[in-house]
Amino acid sequence: MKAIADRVGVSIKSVSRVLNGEGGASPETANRILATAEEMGFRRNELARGLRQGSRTNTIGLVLKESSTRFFVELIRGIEDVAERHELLVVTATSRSSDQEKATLLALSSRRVDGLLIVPASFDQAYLRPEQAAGLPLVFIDRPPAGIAVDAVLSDCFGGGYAAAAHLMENGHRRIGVIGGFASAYTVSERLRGYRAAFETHGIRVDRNLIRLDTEGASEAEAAADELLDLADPATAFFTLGNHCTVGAIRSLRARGISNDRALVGVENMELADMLEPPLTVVTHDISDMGRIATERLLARINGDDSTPQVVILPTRIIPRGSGEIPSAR
Amino acid sequence: MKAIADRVGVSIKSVSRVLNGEGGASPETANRILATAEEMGFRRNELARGLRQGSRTNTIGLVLKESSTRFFVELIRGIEDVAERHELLVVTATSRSSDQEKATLLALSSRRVDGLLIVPASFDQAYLRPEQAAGLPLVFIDRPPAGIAVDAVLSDCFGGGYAAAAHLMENGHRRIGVIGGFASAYTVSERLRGYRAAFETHGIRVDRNLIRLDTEGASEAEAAADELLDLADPATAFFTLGNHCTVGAIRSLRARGISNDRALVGVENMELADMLEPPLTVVTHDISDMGRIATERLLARINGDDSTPQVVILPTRIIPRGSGEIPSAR
DNA sequence: ATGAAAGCGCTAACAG
DNA sequence: CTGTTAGCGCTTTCAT
Repeated sequence: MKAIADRVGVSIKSVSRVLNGEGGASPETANRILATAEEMGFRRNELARGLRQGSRTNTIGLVLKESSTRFFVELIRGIEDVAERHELLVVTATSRSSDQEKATLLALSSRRVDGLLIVPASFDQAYLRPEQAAGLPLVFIDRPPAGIAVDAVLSDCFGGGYAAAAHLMENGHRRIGVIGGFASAYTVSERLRGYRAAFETHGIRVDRNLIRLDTEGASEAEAAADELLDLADPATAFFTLGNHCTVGAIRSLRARGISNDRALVGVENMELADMLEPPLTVVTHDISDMGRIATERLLARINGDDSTPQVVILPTRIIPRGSGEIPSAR
Repeated sequence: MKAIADRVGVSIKSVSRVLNGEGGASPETANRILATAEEMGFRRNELARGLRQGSRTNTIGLVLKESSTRFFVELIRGIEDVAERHELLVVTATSRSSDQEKATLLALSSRRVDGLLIVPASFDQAYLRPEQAAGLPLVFIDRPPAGIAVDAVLSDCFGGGYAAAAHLMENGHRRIGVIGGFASAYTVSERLRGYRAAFETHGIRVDRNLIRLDTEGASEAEAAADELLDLADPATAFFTLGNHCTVGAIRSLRARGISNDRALVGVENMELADMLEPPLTVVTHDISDMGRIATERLLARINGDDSTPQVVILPTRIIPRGSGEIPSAR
């Protein structure tokens, strides 16, 4: 701005005024300033501006673990829907591990984003207390916070697990194998809880031999599926609690040529899921909505809402496409 | 820092020194400062720091259009690989339109990222000249810059198009339908050029009735595939230039029950592509590598490299999985 | 309608 | 080993 002021021959304050559209400048001066700014390719230094304005940056951060691609894209879509209307920049930073998640969050906090949306991968976010104490608004997405009380927007994984199991039971299944990832993850444990609840409701005992958790990667999941199919009293259906589990189960069924003889319900939509043979039945929810709602919550906080933190739980639904409607052979 | 200095009873400069590990402080003072900082949950204000240090933020920006999910995730992986080693924060901002792309880029520029990685969707980036003139390093990914001379890391779409067509010809195909998106997109036009070159090499005339571009969305692509199958002299194979085109082609073939009678080669990997029936053959390249190389280029620029802008072109390769190896019936 | 001065939180440069 | 001063580029406040 200094440079522009010098060139035009006015004070730096006049430049600031014009460039911010504050008014109170003669049209003539204003035009000269605007023209010169344009010509010089001026970009206001938002660092300085933010600093002066109490470290407000008109930027919100999104932190999540690089993983489910579909989730990623749909979530961002929802967030941008809202942020765009409020002229906020959304910056996304990914993490790969819990340690990195922490580092990434602190990096964004240091850069003074106005608020943070977090899809946590770590199991304790107590380290965020200072940010919270400093008044940085935080909203968790998809998984609840631990070690700290903040807003969260989740999906009804319990209900999803219940619905998936009940759906399979309706098609005659009693031996429903479960393949999941990290057992202590919220989404996994809740879905499993829902699965168990469905069995209870139907007066069927859960056979814990049918539950295989902590699989990492598709090949481990495939091995788990193989085991479940090789039991003396084998699984007639699968409920897979993560994309890599779904892929593993499909591979296992494929290899045996029994894709059309065993039922399969996955979670979350995947690209091409409806192009499989049989098309994949999933239990899912509207991820973009989750992003929108979380962002609106965050904006409310940024604008001073200091009510008690709340948890919003969004409904899940089954999308029957074929694989989940295969009846039990027995 | 002021608050810490007051609490500990030292000067603000000592705090700065300790917190930055500059050395030159008694262990005793240092410890007290560190302890107090910890206790107060201090986070250095990177806005102020950046401002003082000539607007250096240790942050690089990535701007791309929300679209291909797989691309998204793999690219970020490569970028983070490099950025992490250099302790840079990578912030990703997505855009939906050319206008928004511009706004997003300028928003990041104003926030003084140290460099920008760009997967451009717009067709002219001349508006970035001021950033370039101001010394902001820019590296384009996947598509070449227009209206500005900067580094770019691309994939060999021409070679990919050539390879796809040649591969199909090896399996006896002469009637190879092409379904593509926006015809003026670099990736589309280059792949098409490669396709034409393959025909020329093989001494076959290209039938322009077999080329359907500018499809938007899977249903338009499906309609295009239908048309190609309904020609008097119909297509015996498809080469699809984008994910939505691939999906459209698959749907069309499915609906007619001829998935195993017509060959199909897509571009870029998709989740579950190997689980389809038949598994999808694609021509692709290492997207993470593209991210890594681009980021290294950007870092070199950030560190002062001012050589002539260069374009790096990465090789593509065919991944034969089945759908592309179906022979021509004729 | 315009400008001067102060200061946001930090670090560079220089003293002691 | 520690402190003082100045200033990054902008906005706020108060004058004019």
